This record gives sequence, C-alpha cells and structure tokens, in this order.
Amino acid sequence: MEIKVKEVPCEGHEYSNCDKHIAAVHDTMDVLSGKWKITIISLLGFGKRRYSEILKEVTGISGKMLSRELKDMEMNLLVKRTVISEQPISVVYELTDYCVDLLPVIHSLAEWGTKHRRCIVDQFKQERTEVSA
Amino acid sequence: MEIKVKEVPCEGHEYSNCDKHIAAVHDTMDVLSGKWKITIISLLGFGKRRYSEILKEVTGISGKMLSRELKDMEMNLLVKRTVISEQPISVVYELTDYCVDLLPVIHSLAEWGTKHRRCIVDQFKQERTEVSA
DNA sequence: CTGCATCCTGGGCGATACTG
DNA sequence: CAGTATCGCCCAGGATGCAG
Repeated sequence: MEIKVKEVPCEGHEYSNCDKHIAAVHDTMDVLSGKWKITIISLLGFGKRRYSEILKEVTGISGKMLSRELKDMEMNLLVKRTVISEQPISVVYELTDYCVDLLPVIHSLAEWGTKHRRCIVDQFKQERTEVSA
Repeated sequence: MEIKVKEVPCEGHEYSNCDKHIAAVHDTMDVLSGKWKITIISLLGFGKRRYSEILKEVTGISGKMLSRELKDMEMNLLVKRTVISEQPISVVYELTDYCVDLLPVIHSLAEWGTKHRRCIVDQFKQERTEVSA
C-alpha cells in the first residue's frame, strides 16, 4: 500500500485522511480479490461445509485454488477451519463472526452492481435505437 | 460472469438470487479493479482535473495507464470528459453524478478495511506476546 | 480426503518513444 | 498537451501429479 495522492486543496473531505482512506479501500479489495472468495463466502453463508463439498458446489474451482483461497481467508480471520479426526479425515470450514461484518459491505457492492448492469444495458439499447432512428 | 454455485439448502437468504448476487458483486469489483481507479476517483472527488494534473497528482501512474483507466471509467459512466479547445488543447475530467452513488460503497469498503487492518495488527502483536511468554 | 509442488499461459501493468 | 504503439516483465490462476 504505497499509493499516494499528492497534496491538493480540500473540498468536502479532509485531505490528511485521504491516503489512509484509499489504502483502507485497497485493503478490503485485497481481502475480497481473486476469482473465488466472494463465491466461497456466499456459499459458506448457507452454513458450514467440508473441503470436498465446497469443491463440488463452487463450480469451476480447482483444488489448488480452493486450498489457497481458504488458507488466505483463514489468515484474514474470515473462516474457521476445523479438522474432524474420522477415517477418512475431513475438514470443515465456516464463516467467523468477524466475517459477518463483511456481509453488509458485500451487499452494498451487490446493490450498486445490479443497478450498474441495468444502467449499462439501458445505455447500450439507447445507442442502438439512436442508430436505427 | 459465468460463476455459479450449485443448488444448496437455504439458511437465511434465497438461493434463487444467489448467482445474480455474486455476479453483481463481481460487476462492482470489476469497475473498481486495478491499481488506480480508486485513487483517481478519490482525487476527482476534490473537483475536476485536467489530464496532466491527474498525471502529476496521482504519484506513480504512467500516461498509458491513466489514459486507459480514464477511458474505461468513461465507458462505465463514472467520469465525464470535456475537451477544451484552447491552444494548447486540454481535457478535463470530472465525476458524474452517477459516480457519486458509488462513494458510499467505497466508504463502506474503507471502514471495513480500516477495522480489518487494526484487527490483523492486533492479532500479530498478540502472537508475539504469546511467544515471549 | 485434504492439500501442496510444478509447469504454463493470459493479462495487468510499467517504460519508452512517437503522433496530432 | 493529450493520447497511442511497442516491448516486455510479472503474477494470478488453470492443469496435472504427488504426499500425508
């Protein structure tokens, strides 16, 4: 996080917090980045799952990526890993309470995304009618 | 956006909306993705800027990337591009009203990111004291 | 079953030079 | 001044195989 904006006159928000603000946004983006984390969080939102269950239910993900993402998410305290010592051994993952704080943020992303898709589609349609007119 | 989660029993939210929800989140992430968009939006939050001004104030960005990001953001209706026919020619960019809807979302990302950084740092400190104890 | 190591490819991003 | 073109690096992520 070495991204910086040079000093500029303030209109609306405090500059002194600006760099930190930007860094904080990137922190969250990093936690959610990659192709699979959102999907995994959404799936685990339905309840705890075993590794192999996640592998089946998240269509398209490879074993390597799932391991990597889960380890990453565990380090970020988003999921709890529990080893069940049966034969054969199994491991269950579940969302932490901490991760629940993230859900409203994800919802706000989803809301804007939904609106945005409509907006872009409408613009596309409008351009087509203008051409045909 | 072909990411899918297979049917699973619902606990809490409706499954039928789940795929769309995930796709919508990714839509927003795509719009904000890359190394520079957040920074550019934040800068333009202070007011309109010329291309060369942005180039100077966003430290580290190259001309190529700035052109590319601005073009991308213009397609996504986030910025408005205005050519001023002076000599030498200049171009000013400003946030659209539409982009303003995105600011609360960005703020929520920043809030969680700030908290998360504290959380991870605290965990790190705690692990160190446990080792020394 | 769970998870890591290896190899490989596409795309994000940087540096530099060039055009209107 | 505002961009584009070319080159090239690096790394996220896919495929496959191995280990505990």
